Amino acid sequence: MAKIRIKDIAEMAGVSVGTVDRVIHGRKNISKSALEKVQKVLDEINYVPNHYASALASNKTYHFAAIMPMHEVDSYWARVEKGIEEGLHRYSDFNIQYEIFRYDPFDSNSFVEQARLLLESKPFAVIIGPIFNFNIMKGLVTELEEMQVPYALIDSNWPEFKPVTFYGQDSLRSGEFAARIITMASAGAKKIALFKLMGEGRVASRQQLNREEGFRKYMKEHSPQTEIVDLILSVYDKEGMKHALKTFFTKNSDITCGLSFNSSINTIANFLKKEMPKHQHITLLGYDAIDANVTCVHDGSVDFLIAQHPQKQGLNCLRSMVNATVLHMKQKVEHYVAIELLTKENIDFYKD
Amino acid sequence: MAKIRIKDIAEMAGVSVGTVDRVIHGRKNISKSALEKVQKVLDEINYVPNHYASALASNKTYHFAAIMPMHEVDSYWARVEKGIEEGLHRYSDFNIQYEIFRYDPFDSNSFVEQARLLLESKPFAVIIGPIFNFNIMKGLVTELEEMQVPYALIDSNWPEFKPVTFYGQDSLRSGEFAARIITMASAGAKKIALFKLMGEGRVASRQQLNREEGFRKYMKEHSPQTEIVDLILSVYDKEGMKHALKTFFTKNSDITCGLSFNSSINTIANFLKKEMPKHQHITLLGYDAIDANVTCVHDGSVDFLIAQHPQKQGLNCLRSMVNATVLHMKQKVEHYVAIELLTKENIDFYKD
DNA sequence: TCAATGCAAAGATACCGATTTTTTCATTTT
DNA sequence: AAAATGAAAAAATCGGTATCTTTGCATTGA
Repeated sequence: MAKIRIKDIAEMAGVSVGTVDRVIHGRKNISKSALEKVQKVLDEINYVPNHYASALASNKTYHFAAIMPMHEVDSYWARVEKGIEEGLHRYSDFNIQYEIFRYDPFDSNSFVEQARLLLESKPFAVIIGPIFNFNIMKGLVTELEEMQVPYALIDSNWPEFKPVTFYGQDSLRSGEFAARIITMASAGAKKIALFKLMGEGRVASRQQLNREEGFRKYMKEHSPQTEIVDLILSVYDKEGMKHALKTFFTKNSDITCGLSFNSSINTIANFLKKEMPKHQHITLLGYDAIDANVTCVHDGSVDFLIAQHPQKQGLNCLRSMVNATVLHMKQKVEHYVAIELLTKENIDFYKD
Repeated sequence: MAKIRIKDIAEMAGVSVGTVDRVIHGRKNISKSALEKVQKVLDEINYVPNHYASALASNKTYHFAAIMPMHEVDSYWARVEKGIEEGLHRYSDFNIQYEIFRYDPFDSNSFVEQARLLLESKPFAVIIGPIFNFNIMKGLVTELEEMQVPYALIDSNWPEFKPVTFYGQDSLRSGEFAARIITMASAGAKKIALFKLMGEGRVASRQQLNREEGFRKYMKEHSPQTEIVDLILSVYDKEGMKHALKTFFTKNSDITCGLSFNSSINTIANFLKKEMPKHQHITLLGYDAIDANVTCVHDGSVDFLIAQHPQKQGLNCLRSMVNATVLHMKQKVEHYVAIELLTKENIDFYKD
């Protein structure tokens, strides 16, 4: 059974292809009789358009825009962006233009300002990164909905939003998972170190807070006797950090494991290798398969990483967007990203 | 900068579009001078064809074929096939026909016979599942290479083969990973039960053997004092199996953990729940996120599953094949599938 | 020597399946 | 009766592919 084309439908209904196109897309200037004739044929057959031919014929230029947190190289959001760019490259046959607006995730005004610029750029479709404040997010979403601009959400969604697609991660669950792995790995440990490395972002991201919440929840339920020892460090003050870590490990010489909810666990691992080589092995768990962390997993100084495929997320998000808006294909909306555990044994197979 | 079309190149080189097309595809009947003129332009610009327009214009029907092990519902290969079918659906805009040839994985003659039928069907491109015997596989591959038929490999590859794409898993590493997880989870256990459930396949698949090899290798290196207790069971003899398990757990009352290298760990979990409800918790690890296993992870009777995304593998393999042969896009050849650990905390995010 | 033939080279064009613009024709309206 | 309007057919187009046709040149035979 060969595929049915618009031309075939036109013949069956005894009208021209133009008329069929008008009916299919609900455009105006159709007589009731023509509409009925075409509709009858459409009801009988199962017409699936050739999406690629359709995109080719419409010969449009699409202006995509994204609004996303500012970032350093190789950070989470840098890699989401990289995935989006990979997707743009893959779909370069369609005429897609792309503009990105970056905001300071700790400054609502910055988001508002960038959102204004984004709207001024009259985008055809938008990808939105997370902002803590619901009302501010809501402001942008409402405007887009009014302008009938489709949007994709990465990382935060609310039931009242109607995105074309949503890619997110359940950071609470991810924290629980981290707790399970670390307790298992350090069987019977009485103390777990929780390293909080504060970098450029003066406060922890919502993701990090959720991970910690999930972690503490699991610990309370499954291992309430274990003591969680916090250590707050600033990456800016290298000497201060070194000193603080030395003091910490001397004071807590019975510590056998630790974790961090952002990508900076390699800092701890490298400190231990360099400054305290004779210290007993400390089981470390961290987040994100950035190069510095992967190196530490290979040499055994970090035991576990939890990865959430930011680049794949970016790529998939863009692909969903293209499929939905350029190719008019139906899409699944909610996509929860896998929480993956990486160790020396399987990390080589993790490709973002 | 708008995209450069064949028409633009023709104008620049002062020839017709037909000539440009001939040069690009290395067809015959081109004069040296025309070739030089076009080549000069091509060297200067970076021409990227519109792959979708190309596929549309060539208006071909593609006969894809696959040769794969016979299987029961929901088994590994059933899900690979499901992924392939999902891919076919996704690419239904291209005129792709599909035929599958299933062989008995324990009977080389069956493979040879199906391969013959496959070759007789004059396929445009082929997806090949694994067969233990290299020479038999080699026979098919050689014939395909002679006929210039592109092929994709799933699961087994050899350096001398030149597939369009390869999707595989490192089962040895996967076994090592299993060993690490189970030793960690059952800290200090002196015995580990290794359940070998033999089903329809009278012998274990190569994958299973490799997993076991990796497992034993890790145990020898990292925990040589741990005893590995094998228990061979046949799924056909339900009563016999029940009896054997009862005897086993009574005799080895100090066993606290066990694993299986195929998808049947749920059998053990369900036995323990039903027949020995008062027995202390036994940490179980198994393979493949089939429904029966996922249920056991949810209720806590199975602690870990190692998953390898068969459906995704099938889908990606088909996608690579379509991209390479129908759309003439460059593809990465080697794809090693991620080894993923599933627990109660993250299994809900695992979608094949 | 020159028309007839053959053949390679390259231009012109129809086509893929859709969209979009233009043209045609039948009704209304003024 | 001329102008305006609406519906639907016809045709051009998107970026390539493939076929058909024409062109130019070398070879052949009268």
